[in-house]
Amino acid sequence: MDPCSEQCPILIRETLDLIAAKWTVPIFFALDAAAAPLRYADLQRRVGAITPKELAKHLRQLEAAGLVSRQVHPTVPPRVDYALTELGHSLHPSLESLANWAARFGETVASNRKANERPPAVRLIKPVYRVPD
Amino acid sequence: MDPCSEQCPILIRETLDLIAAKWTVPIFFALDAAAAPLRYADLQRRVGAITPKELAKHLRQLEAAGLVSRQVHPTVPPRVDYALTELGHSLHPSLESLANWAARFGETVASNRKANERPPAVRLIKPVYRVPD
DNA sequence: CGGCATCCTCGAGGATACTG
DNA sequence: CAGTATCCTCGAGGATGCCG
Repeated sequence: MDPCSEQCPILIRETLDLIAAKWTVPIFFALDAAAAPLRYADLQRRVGAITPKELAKHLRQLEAAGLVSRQVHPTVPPRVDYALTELGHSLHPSLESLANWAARFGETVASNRKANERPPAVRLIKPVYRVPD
Repeated sequence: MDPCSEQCPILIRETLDLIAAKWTVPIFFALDAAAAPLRYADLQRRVGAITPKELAKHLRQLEAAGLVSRQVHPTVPPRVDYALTELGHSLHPSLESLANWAARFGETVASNRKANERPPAVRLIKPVYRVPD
């Protein structure tokens, strides 16, 4: 019943540390949307404003976790292909669920937070928040 | 189709920043499992090794986002009740999905990462990883 | 009881430059 | 092309102590 019993919290933490890293979700959806494996530079272009260092770092972590595969072609010039593994793909439903929640309520959350910015020392009034739909 | 088009990534980021904060998930499931609102100290006891400062900080953020309600009873001694709002409850399916993924594959990920610790300077061999089931 | 104020550490992540 | 190497900033989060 309770999904958070025993040592389970540690596993959730580990999972969140993976997917909440700044560039994990963009990388994931870039690889997921692609039909074939993506080359490093290709991936960088699709992910956006990521630096080479951060892209490499994130890919190493995802690779170590087994979510992403890395295939090196010993050619000149070098070529490295990245793709989601089966384990990586298995994250799709969960991430999609989160993405859908964000699409539905993200704006609401953002405006709530904006409305409750910087409690000016003392909180005399209850914070306002609204629930859409 | 693509859950990550346009400005959507920003909303996902915002959502992840909320739920990936160190104590958000424990707090969420503590409140979710409780039938009635929980008092501050009660919550602290159920969440575990959290310090008062961090508990308060997380609760302020969740409250500002509209996921958690905070009701102050002007009594002596003071009493403050916390509960999930409707918006907070709407996160349940997504978090449950993540928790289930963690329960299924968390061990695998953990052992994968352990097996690929500290690449000793140069990577000559492909990292090992296994997929269960 | 339910916090807030302070001090501190530590690592994620950005900027920039260089390389096999 | 596909990365490493270095330097730096900044804020999350822990420890401790005090307060209305």
